Amino acid sequence: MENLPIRQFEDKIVETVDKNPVAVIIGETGSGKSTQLSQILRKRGYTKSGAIAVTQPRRVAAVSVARRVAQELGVQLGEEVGYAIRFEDRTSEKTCIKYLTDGVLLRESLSDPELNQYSVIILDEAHERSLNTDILLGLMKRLVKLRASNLKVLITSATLDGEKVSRFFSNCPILNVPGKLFPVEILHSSERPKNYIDASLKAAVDIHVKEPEGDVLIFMTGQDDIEKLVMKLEERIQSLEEGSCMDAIVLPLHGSLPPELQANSTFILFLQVRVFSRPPPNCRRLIVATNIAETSLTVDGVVYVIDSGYVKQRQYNPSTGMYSLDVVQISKVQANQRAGRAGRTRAGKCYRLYPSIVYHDDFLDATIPEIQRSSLAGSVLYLKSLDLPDIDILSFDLLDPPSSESLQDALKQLYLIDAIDEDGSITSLGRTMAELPLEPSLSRTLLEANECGCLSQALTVAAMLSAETTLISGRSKISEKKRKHIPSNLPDGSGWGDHIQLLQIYEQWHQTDYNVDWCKDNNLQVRGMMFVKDVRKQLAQIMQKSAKESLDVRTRKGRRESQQDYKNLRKALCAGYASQLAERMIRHNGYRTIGFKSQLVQVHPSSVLRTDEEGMLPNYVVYHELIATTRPFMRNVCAVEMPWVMPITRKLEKLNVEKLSGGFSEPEKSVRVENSDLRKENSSLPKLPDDHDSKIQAARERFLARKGIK
DNA sequence: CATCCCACA
Repeated sequence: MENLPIRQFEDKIVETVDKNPVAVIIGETGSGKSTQLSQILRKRGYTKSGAIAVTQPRRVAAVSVARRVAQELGVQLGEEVGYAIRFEDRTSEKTCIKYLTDGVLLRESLSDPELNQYSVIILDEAHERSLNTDILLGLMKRLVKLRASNLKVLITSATLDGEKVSRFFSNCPILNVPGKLFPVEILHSSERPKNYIDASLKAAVDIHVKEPEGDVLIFMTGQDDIEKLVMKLEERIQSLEEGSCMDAIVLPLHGSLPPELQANSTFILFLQVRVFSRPPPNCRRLIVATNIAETSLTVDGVVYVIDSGYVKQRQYNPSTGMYSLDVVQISKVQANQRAGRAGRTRAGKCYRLYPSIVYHDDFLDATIPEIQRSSLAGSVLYLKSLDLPDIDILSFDLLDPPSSESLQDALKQLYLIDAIDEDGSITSLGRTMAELPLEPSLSRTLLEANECGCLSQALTVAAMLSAETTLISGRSKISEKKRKHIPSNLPDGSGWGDHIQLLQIYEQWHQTDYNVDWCKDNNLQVRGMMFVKDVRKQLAQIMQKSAKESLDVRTRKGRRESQQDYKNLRKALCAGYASQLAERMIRHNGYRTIGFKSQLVQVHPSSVLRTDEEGMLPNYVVYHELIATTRPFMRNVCAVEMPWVMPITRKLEKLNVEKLSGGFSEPEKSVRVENSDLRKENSSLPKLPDDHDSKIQAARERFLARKGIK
């Protein structure tokens, strides 16, 4: 550990920290900043007046770095050195170096806004610009003024534009610490390929045939492209002449692979190499990965990187409330991060499938931060609940402020679910909601469910939705076919929709005493279901804490839910999803969204929502998410009743965004949207005439009058 | 009838 580059800068670092409340430390991969900085400051006495907090964007990083530091200091993990991540707090009163995810630090500052237990706060990996890190940066700016005498803040990152952060913190000093990366030779293509899968294939085979040993890492945009390239690579390598080159194995690497296949890829390697009956040193790995290999996973032994220059990115459009998943060009920071993956073990090469002029002229300097690509309802509610007397929430000082459009969207959502009043002040309901680690819509659902007497069911639904992506097992081609042959035994939501189905699934699992094999039989990821169980327990505890009387949060066993239970639950969901409502077209099963700029949308084909005897879907639904793929879809849909919708539409009519944002929205003050070109307008959708809404409403009333309103 | 990049409380 003494030979890590950062150790030579020890005196300089300590001197800078002594003299300044904030400092930026730029340290490349291998500089040792994550493990050494905390130890250096501890040695120099900074833990006498409080603990040192080091935040990480990811759980695994927080755990592994803490483990490493405990080992280096020769102490038991959880004593002097510990970590805190969701569901797991391994710290004690003795802990003076604490690694935590930035989400956990945000939660801590909810109960102690001044974070008085810490003498030093280090925000690590700030260049990744996660939503939570950005909010922490804003909070730190305020905190260093408030606690000028007894708090030190360090912002550390790899390739971050240090000048920008320094300017944000009134020109604080920047220290550069060299990394331990080996040189990487960058090779650009002369032009952009027409087909980047084929170009990657050619580049990979060229390397394999011509270059000395060393693994190859290929960056693709998604699972589909990865599977295609893996197949083509295997074909080509099979056809290579025997003995003309070393053996190779091709490995896919993406998020929806079961974790046991991901984390321990050497294990698969071992199995496959045995099948090849060749000794490992003479075998090259070709790893075809998404951007998971950019930061989250490091693969040792990579010497060659092939970079397509693209990435799949999720963005939120605040005017329509719709998410889209787009393939976009990477930024310069990302391109360099990818190249750096070739220089971890020895000098490497990076093949960029684009000309250097594209890199210089077309690529953005840095990736658009998450805070400018997401819905901000949760973050705005969080900041409002902090009650910072000296801070106006809408001009809250952030490194890259979101657009005023995005802030107004957040306020509108919060108003519709009663988290803030018409002046934009947080309500007592809103305060309770902010305590829950959920999206505001689901927090609101829980509170309403508590009133409706269906809290237990709502807890289950909220927990299931929190784990949604990790629930279903990887969709391999084989299991896809199997699923069509064997009809699923899972419940169908009784026709009411996907939320009810999620409830029924969990209840069935509960009936089996949380049986692991039951999950496997039903193609549900065991880890995902265990996560749901943990989340549910945590939510129940928080609800119980904020309630005066004792709440019934138990999952009922051996008792089937009645239609009345479902009705209560649907009613609670309607209150929570007040800003995520849609109304069916009169003649067909398409919907239009209410509240946002009206969008024509459809129920996602994977939904279990059923039609009535006339083949029609419910008049009104709430949805968990709008996502534009091939078309705009509502995902996770639940039927609601018109009487529940009426108060919401009345509230929408009263809505005054100016008032909500406290006069913030004068046009000259609004922040320019830098990434507007990335947002897809749904120009393919027909334009609605101005009087469309009233026409629809009149027609609907006539229609319902004929049918007889229930 | 359609498939989603990566994280986090």
